[in-house]
Amino acid sequence: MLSAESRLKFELLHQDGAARLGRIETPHGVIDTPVFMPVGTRASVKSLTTDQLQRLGSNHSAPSTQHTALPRGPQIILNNTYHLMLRPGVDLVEKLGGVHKFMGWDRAVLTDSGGFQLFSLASIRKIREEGVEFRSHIDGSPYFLTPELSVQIQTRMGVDIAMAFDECPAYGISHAEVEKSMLLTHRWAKRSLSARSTSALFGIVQGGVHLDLRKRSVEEIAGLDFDGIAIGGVSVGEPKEQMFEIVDHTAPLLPADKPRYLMGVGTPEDLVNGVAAGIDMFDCVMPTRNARNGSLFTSFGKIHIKNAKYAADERPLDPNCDCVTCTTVSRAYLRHLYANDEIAASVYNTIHNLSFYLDLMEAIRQAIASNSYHSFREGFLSRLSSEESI
RNA sequence: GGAGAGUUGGCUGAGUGGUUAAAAGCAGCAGACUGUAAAUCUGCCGGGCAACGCCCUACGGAGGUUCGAACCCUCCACUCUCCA
Repeated sequence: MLSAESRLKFELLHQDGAARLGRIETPHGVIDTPVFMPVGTRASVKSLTTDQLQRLGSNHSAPSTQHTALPRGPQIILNNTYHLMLRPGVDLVEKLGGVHKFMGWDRAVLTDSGGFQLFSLASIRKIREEGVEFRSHIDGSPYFLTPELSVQIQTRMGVDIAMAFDECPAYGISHAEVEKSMLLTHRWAKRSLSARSTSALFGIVQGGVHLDLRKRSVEEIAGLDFDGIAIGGVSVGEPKEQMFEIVDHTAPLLPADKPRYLMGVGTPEDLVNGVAAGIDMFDCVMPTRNARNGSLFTSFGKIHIKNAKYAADERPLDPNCDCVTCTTVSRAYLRHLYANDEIAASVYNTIHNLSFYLDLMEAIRQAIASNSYHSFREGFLSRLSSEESI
């Protein structure tokens, strides 16, 4: 176990082009990178029990550096400060021994600072220099969140990695407005850092779609003593090409000796491209939310399980996947569960989508390790565009 | 046997002279979802076509009144309730 003193240790093991193979050590275990972190906003990865979460994935998704009794499942998940602050509240989580104990999860946890909620809950918050006043989306009661408070809350909940409190600007606002927002994020970054104690803390680069601002933001954030650097403010509505442009431009500017985290991204394709740009960490609600909405990722593209054509389809969802879902039930059964609003539909679908993501990340790691990432990526992207319907 | 109520698109169910191919919900079909206010949201949903418009068919059946009827009248069929 890592001492509280060092908080987090990152090792860059290998590089294939810009793609990086790495290893992060946290007080709750090792994380092999590139990594995808399932989102568990309210200390719950929606529709899964913690036990189911730990058993996710296929046999071949076992992280290469981990050969213990628990070969499956993610090595880290993400929780959210804002949501846990409202319910059940920091005091309670702390009193009950922290988020890990609270949810029965002994691997790493990263929390978002609540910064994203400045964007997603824009209508019920007011931003000031000092911090942000939220109206709870649950009961309308007021809450005030500052950079210091956010980091303190994350620390008190006992997370392995806390995020700096930032402002995630909406897509479509002016260069001047993005710059103003970015400068606020920079000032908040320093204040967040001043509140760091036992949890590792990542800084967040902003700057919207403006490459000059992105560069300035990297210079500022990378100049501070963060334990890792994130690219934020992406996938907020901008065209996909623009997102790749930002990532391709920004990632190489980041320090090589710290983990690089692309926040909120993305589709399987986005992950593959992000890794090629040198990203080490990702998180996204996509696999879990899409699962609940019947949209499933497979090795040959996306499947809408509610489609009539699967009504009598006896095949496994993805014959190339050996997750619990794909090895035990048919597409016809999955469609039936979904069509009838059975809770098991969400469970099976989430198990598969997350397993697919974990498998993909393991395949990515292996490709980097064997110096074949370029061809791996080419093959992956061409398979997606092959329009092979099944 | 008597009295009353009713019959609307796959289902439930609005509508009682024109703006009605007919509200709404459900079902059905398809799509979206990127640091989760999401088990959510959106579109289509009688048929046909040289289809941003036109033509057929349609509100139990058949007639009728009217410029015009799902809506008014007559008869018929069926369903339900109450009284014998």
